[in-house]
Amino acid sequence: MSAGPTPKGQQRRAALLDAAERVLTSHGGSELTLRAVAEEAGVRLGHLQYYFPARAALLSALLDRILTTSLERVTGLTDARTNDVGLDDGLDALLDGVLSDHDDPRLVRLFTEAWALAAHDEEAAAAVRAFYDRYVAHVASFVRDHAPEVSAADARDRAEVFVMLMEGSALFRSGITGHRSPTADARLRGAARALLGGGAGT
Amino acid sequence: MSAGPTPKGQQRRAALLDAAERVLTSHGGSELTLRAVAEEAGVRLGHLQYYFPARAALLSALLDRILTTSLERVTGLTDARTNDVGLDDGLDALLDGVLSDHDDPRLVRLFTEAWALAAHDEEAAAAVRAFYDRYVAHVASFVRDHAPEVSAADARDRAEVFVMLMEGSALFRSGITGHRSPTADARLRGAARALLGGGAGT
DNA sequence: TGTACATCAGTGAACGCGCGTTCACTGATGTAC
DNA sequence: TGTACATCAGTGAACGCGCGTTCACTGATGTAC
Repeated sequence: MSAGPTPKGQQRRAALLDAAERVLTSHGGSELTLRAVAEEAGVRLGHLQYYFPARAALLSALLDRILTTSLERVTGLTDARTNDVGLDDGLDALLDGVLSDHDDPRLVRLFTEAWALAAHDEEAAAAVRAFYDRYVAHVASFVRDHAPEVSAADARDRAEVFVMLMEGSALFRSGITGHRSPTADARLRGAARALLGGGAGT
Repeated sequence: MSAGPTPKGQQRRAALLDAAERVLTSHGGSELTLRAVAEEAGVRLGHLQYYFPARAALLSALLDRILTTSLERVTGLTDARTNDVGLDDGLDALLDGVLSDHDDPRLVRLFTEAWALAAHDEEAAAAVRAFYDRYVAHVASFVRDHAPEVSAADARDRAEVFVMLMEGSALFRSGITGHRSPTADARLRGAARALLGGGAGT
């Protein structure tokens, strides 16, 4: 493995991925060149290649880190408050967390790039699908923790539509397709509550 | 203007955009090269440049055509049935139309590329925002045509959240973030009906 | 504690390639008189 | 109807550039004895 086991190596590697992330969010995937990343990180091109022997390795590591970080965030939002707060409070906390994450256009930009990449790179596509699979599963668990009477299949469907709604809203919040609006936020939250919080009604 | 007024010129131009669209959907934005488009269209590189003097002109024309076509589709779905069917039937037709469009992964791919492009190209960003502005406005008109008691502002909020839900669902239907599921479809339709069809309840 | 050596970290120059763009050119089509 | 000419449509070769990759190299750090 090129990363090596040393702490310094791990740290450098993370710093290079930080630089790549900054280049990606500020200039887009087509301008994510090894030279740009090296310059952003303050190292020479040859050194970047010491950690990531090929551009594909850098891209793959970057995507993995983005998805892992986001999944940990979701896990924290759905699991941490289980059983010690009511459904309404838990749902509000989940919505607050997801929506405030999506207020950062850089994060949303990372996801639009990931979607575009996944559309024509099978390895990236598998990673992205695995991420959403787990994302939906976590939200479904959250639903069943608070409403055990909902079937597993139904909880998953509700969770999936909830995630659809969140990803669509991210596009608007980030300014790509629209802009933030407090009154639309209220509608969004109402729809999310109806999906996750309501009884078994279709 | 490089397109010229002749019918043949218009036809050629459209054929070149068709080729560019095929390259974009099958290989992604980073591989949308002038040489690839020329080969796909069966013309020489120099000839492609006769119609689109720069790559940016091709990209811009392609994005315009994609958004214009999609908006016409939305217009057809929201306007055509106004006043001659009830709300439920009209809503069903709208949902059927949007969801069946999103069953074509190529169309969704065009949009993920457009979102990614908009994130770091101001001209593209303006075109994309204008598209969603009109998309939301059309859906809001649809709501008010069938439920005049809903205020303009509220109709717009409802429409915006509806569009969020549709764009999020497109990601799942296209296979990028998930897959189609009839039971999740039922939930999705239920949520859409609650948004557009229900009374004034928050 | 000191020396030898392997591995890790980082440099610098060069490569072949595909890219967008430029430009001079030829043939086809329309238009004026 | 015929001729001259401008414009439209399409070709082909060449350009400079930035790209990812390769590779030989040097210095720093750890490890064995």
